[in-house]
Amino acid sequence: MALSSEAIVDAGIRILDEYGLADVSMRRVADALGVQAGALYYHVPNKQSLLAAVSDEILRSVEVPSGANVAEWLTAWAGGLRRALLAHRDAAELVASAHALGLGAVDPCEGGRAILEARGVPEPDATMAALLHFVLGHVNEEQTTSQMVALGVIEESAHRAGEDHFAWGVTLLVRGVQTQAA
Amino acid sequence: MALSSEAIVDAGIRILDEYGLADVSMRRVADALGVQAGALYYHVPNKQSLLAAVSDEILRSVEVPSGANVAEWLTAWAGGLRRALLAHRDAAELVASAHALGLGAVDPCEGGRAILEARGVPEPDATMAALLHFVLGHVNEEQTTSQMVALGVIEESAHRAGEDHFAWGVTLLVRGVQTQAA
DNA sequence: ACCTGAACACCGTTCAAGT
DNA sequence: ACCTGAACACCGTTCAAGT
Repeated sequence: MALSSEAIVDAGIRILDEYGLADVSMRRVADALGVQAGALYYHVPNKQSLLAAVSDEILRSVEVPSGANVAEWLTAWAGGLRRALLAHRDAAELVASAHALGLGAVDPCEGGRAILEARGVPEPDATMAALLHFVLGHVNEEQTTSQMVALGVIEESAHRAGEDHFAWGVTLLVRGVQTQAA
Repeated sequence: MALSSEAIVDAGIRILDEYGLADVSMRRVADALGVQAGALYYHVPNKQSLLAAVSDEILRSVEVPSGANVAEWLTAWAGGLRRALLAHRDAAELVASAHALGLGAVDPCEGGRAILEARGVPEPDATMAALLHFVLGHVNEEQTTSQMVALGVIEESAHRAGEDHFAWGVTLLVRGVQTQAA
């Protein structure tokens, strides 16, 4: 079977899930495909773009909510994004850095911006960006602390607060969207 | 002059400011101090704790607002944190990862939690965490795009939207804090 | 106590050479 | 067209040996 960028991205996701982001190296991916590291550069320009492709793959798995009102839609979107990120080890860190660097073809805020604009909500761009930053930052912390718990470095009590804190942050932002300016 | 953990952290900050987080390696820090890389391990346990110490140093430079009401205090705090981060290259990424990993002795949310609790605002912990995640995520994006602008990869227009988007995100969260639950 | 020198096990990336 | 082999310039960390 010949090498392809799809196969390379798939191997990257497998290594990400099993060993974490730090172990997704060009050499490890090449090993998993039974090939020399240099061979990857025939199908992928560099490591950054490989990671961006993995990030895109994860973002494609986010379910688009079929929302009634804006508040419910945003809440469902944030929850769906969180679930998609929690499905892959270190996904929040990976997606956050790929997004900050402007790499990645998939824009997770696209649908949300359109809905906010259609309902006449002000600043759809900045609003979705704020929600995205909160979700990525929160899930990143969730994923690193859950790894600490797995390693026995931290107690599990700190871990359980994660879901409640997430819901509260989403509530604050959604309330802000619903509230008129003073 | 003998080596010390303070001198090592200072050298780390200088390299961070001049060359960015990717160039803060144990070997580069050692070079800047005219010493072998292995010598650092006599004063610092590993690279992670060195980066955490640099993160702490940056967080210590955040000015504590002398706020009137809660909304003004939170807005001033977010702005002050942003300014402190913008003062050092890649600071948001550095502080975010140090914070997510639970390293670092300085807790940037400490003062805010106390104030929220004193005013009877619910969920001070989750509220400050939400604000912190937004600020770190936003400034991280600001700093990476400003580097893209410096490299000529991106146009400057995208950069100028940063400050407005930041103010809007803070507004949403502060409105959420002020609004009663439904 | 504090630092050097050298090693170990890795990196990302490039590129002539093979098929 | 696609991949190997080998190299280049790096990493973090350890540790005997020196002073």
